[in-house]
Amino acid sequence: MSVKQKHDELAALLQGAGVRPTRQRLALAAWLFDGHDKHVTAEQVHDAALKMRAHVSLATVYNTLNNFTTAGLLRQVVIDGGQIYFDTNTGDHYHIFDEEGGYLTDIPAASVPIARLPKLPQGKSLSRIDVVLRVRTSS
Amino acid sequence: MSVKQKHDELAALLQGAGVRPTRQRLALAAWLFDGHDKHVTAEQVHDAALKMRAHVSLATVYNTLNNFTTAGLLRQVVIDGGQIYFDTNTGDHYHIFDEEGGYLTDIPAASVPIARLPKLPQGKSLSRIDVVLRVRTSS
DNA sequence: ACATCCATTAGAATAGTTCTAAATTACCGC
DNA sequence: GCGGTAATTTAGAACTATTCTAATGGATGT
Repeated sequence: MSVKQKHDELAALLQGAGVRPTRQRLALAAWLFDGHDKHVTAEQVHDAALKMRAHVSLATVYNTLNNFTTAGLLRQVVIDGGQIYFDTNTGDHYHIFDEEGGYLTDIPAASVPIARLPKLPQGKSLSRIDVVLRVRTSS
Repeated sequence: MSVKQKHDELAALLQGAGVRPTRQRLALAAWLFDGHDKHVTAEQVHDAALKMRAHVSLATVYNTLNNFTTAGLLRQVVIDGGQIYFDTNTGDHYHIFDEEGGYLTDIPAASVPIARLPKLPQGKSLSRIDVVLRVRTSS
């Protein structure tokens, strides 16, 4: 695919989500949505942008990640306080968290079948289920 | 139960967990382990200590909550970045999180039966499963 | 091209938590 | 009980991740 084609594709992706395709957003989107699912912090995205010589400020990285999240292009994952991970996989899935390495892996929701749910509080309905399998090196 | 009995009971609880029963730790433990399960932030514990006129600094509240957690008397729950919740229920259970109110409720692990787990990464074993049912007001 | 509105930016501000170093307190053996 | 030692507490500074502010720059529609 040509560089122009890729650019147009990303621009279409952003516009389809109701986000204006600016230079900075396109640069970050190009790296985020390169076909490989990622779990990244704002700092990591910023570093990646610097390596690409894309001149995007940290404030813009935060703005963009938050915009992408509200637009449904990313999902936030919080594991251990401290920092927020942004997940490029917005489909129905859960996570494995390596407590020693501090990194996340996706697992399909179907691999953790939940047979039944408890009654929810009066007037409330389910918005999402988060499942995290915390693992460590076997003893 | 007399005040002295309660004090001795708490001191035994802390010592049993390998934590020295200091005045500050006993004061916080008295409030934390009063028989009602709680999900509290450091700030809330500090406020409670002030209301009890217990003169415990915020730094000590953090130290104590972390000590209690490593000693197995408390469990950390992280939901939304920002702040850490400390859970006085260390048994096998999951959580319901009210996205609007920002508060947590316990649910027994058995109320969310998990039929099967995926294969874990080579050399890793399960340390814990976290399940959070996120709810909001029904539309 | 113009006007409008939205996005970007550096730097300050904020929130939650941890660190530092000095003073206090608990514990242990005598 | 008493003293020595090591652990604990504390105020305040420091730190980290994130958001805010207000000024500049850029995209979009006509």
